[in-house]
Amino acid sequence: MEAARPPAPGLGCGCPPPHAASWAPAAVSGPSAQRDEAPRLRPEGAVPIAAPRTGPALPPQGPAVGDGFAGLELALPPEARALDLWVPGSWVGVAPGPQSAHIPVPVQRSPPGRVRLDEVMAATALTSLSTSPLLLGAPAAAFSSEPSLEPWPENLGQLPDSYDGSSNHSGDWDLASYPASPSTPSPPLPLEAAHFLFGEPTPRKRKNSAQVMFQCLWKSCGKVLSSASGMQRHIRVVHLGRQAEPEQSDGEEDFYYTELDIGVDALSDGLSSLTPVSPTASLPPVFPRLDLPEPSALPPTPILSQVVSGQVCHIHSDHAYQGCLDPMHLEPQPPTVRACFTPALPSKLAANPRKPRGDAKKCRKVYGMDHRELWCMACRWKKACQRFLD
DNA sequence: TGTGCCGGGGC
DNA sequence: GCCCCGGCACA
Repeated sequence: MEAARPPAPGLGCGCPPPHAASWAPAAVSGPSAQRDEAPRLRPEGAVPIAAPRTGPALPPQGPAVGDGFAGLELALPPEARALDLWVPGSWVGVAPGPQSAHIPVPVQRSPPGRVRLDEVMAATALTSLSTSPLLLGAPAAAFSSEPSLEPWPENLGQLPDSYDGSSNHSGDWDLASYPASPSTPSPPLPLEAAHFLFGEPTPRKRKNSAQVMFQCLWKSCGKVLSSASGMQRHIRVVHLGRQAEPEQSDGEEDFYYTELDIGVDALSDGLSSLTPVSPTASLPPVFPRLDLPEPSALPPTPILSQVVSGQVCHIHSDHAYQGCLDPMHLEPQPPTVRACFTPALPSKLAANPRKPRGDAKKCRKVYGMDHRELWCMACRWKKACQRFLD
């Protein structure tokens, strides 16, 4: 009778223990898992972090955020970069560091017949890069075919300065100057930091089996382009009703597009996206610029690119960052991870249906098992004693 | 491990 | 409703 009975659920909420699925190291497969989630969670409720300052352009969904600069700045704690690891764009393209590794990749993997497209992409990326002040100063080694983990310590070192929050860095926006690139919707990737956060060995660069495309997230659009710059141009012209040339942009622009991995790893990435990710495991222990009441989980969020004064910066509309923004303009979208994670903590405290055991002796104690006939009916029935009430 | 008793089932 | 018991939490 007693054999092999599954453990009782106990007082829990039915959710797996917090350390189980959502916290299991295996579940949190590190940066790779996170970065691969992003593109697959279609940001239906993409919340822009910054609203266009001048134009009528509004985000395709969700309310606009009033203070774009504040949002942007806040959206860029160093941790943000680590969180961006899951963004495919961070591995692709043009951003220094890990991203740079992608540029030669197409050439390496592409058969002669496909070189053209890849070359176009690479050229586009490089062209976009050429406009980035920071990238102009980036070491050429970053564009070497081999990854990219090494050439960027200095950039990593710049992070704290960029996020000390002491100023908005007017005119020289750190976000823009940071190894983000115009052609990738993701901020730079301090891989070392991410690896440190995740306690994992440095992952290899993005699998070159994936072809990255860019899909417009504006409503009823879904246009897919092969280059971020092209996507930005598309959004600027089609959705924002602006001139095609970014130079003519008079201020900030929001670009809502995401990256799509088209490759053999797409399927596995999609599966990995189902893996819940522990919020705290993803969040860095220190959030200098954020004093959120509760650190949001890190669901993959749509990629948001913003052009500020001609410089394109890519950020995530991550909830963690949104917490720094005006809550009135934000749509908190509790990640599904939290749905189970959050209640797990107080369940032990809140769920205590049983009243505390009284000190009074009960029939069992008073009369003993041998005189069960003397027990009250409740005690006989294994109910709360009615004779020796507490 | 013993105790109190909740929850549920059989009648 | 009465009676019983599995099973859990607590001391």
